[in-house]
Amino acid sequence: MTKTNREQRREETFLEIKATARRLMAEHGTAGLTVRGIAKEMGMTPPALYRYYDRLDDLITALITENFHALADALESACAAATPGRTVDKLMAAALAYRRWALDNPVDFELIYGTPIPGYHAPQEITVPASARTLVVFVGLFVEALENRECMPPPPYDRVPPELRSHLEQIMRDGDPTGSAPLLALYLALVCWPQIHGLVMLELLEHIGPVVGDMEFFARSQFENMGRAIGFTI
Amino acid sequence: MTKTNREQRREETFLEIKATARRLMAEHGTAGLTVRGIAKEMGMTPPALYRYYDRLDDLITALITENFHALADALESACAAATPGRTVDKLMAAALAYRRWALDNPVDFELIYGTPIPGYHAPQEITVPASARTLVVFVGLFVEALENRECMPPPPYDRVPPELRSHLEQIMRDGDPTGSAPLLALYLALVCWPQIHGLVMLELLEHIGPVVGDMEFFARSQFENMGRAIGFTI
DNA sequence: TGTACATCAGTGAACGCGCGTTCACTGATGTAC
DNA sequence: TGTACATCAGTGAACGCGCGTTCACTGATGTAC
Repeated sequence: MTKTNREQRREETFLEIKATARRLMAEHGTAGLTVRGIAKEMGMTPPALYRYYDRLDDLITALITENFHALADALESACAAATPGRTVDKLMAAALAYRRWALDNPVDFELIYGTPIPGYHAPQEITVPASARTLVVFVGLFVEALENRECMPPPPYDRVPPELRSHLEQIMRDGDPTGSAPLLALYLALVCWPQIHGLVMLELLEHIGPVVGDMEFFARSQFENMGRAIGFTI
Repeated sequence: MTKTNREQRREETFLEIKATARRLMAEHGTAGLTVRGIAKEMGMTPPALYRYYDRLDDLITALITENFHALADALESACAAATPGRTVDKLMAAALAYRRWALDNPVDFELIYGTPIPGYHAPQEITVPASARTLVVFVGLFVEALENRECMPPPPYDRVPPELRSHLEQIMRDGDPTGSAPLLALYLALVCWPQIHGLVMLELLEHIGPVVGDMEFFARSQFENMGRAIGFTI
């Protein structure tokens, strides 16, 4: 079942549209994401794009899901590159990769974690699973660390607060039918993620960098403190 | 020096413009902030607004600075309402007030801490001092807590990392010529703020709430854990 | 107190702009016999 | 292999829209004598 030229060119055009959209957004912010702008940049007329996406919103949705996946891929690659068996190194690598990806792809990060584009409404059934992958990476790390006894959480991180228990169990059941992963791993991921995210978000929008000075160092040390707090030996 | 009717009505119109802008933004997001929209809502013609603001950007700047002040005021009020002498209660109150203000005024919060409005560029000399007030509240709390020995930070929070020292000293000198506040207070504020901010930002944009379930409880317990980590007794 | 003048809030028309999207079409690519 | 037909990527013109901002103006409010 070999592809016709037409099919092949169609795929390439899909890629080119998305790449152009990204480039325009990188240059002009999310406001750069316009049908006419992309068409112009590609040397096409605007209506031509409607052969590929029925509405501008569909293109935005495609970009958002791709961004979520790209971020999660970056985290996974960073983990994979860390010393095997040293889960704490993987956690640090993942946290630093989260920051790195955001700083290297600021508009892509804003597109998924910033204020939504005016008028755009994400189709949750498409967007949410992609979004979840980030958290899943962290949960995976904690599952591994807890199993291997690399992470020995001191109170209050040694158990899931009863107030959250049933809801987290529900989430675990929905995401992973075997339910084998320890609930505590999910809880610890939920403890760490906002800390990483907050630092990155404040740095990205330039609210904290000017005060701190050396953000690279500060982020690294904060991530290490976070790791220690939940029971890693660093 | 009594005000003429004209002066009085002018002041009222300024207030009405900002209130209308806020209402439109609350309804339609930051995209609701348009000269024409505000004018229509106020029963005026668009050019009339140029008697009050030379450019739309000036109105945005006014709203942003007011929002920063409103948030800082909310934090200060919350602190003032806490038990005197219990600085840890003030810190918890401030953290919860940060969350509360964001949830109660989502668009106002997005305006100051979210992705900037496309095409708008903030005049830093106006925006930054207002922005700084939030951090200043937290610094003040830590100054008080350290002085009173209410906060006894364990390592690694017991001293400012040497890598940040000189820059933080500079910041302190610029902000407060007497330089009386301990540097550690600023450092601890910089440790706490991103943690609070990250949780609030993820909740506000609905990335974490659905997973956690009871965000109210989770936020409170995370803030307490944060307080304990840096040496408060809760 | 009354009048002439100055100030200035607000109007109405218009500017040029870029936006998403539609529609009937052309002409190249691919398919069936 | 050659021809008739079907598919479909892309065009060009147009739609209605809302935007920020300008300009010359009107008419009410305030001031000076």
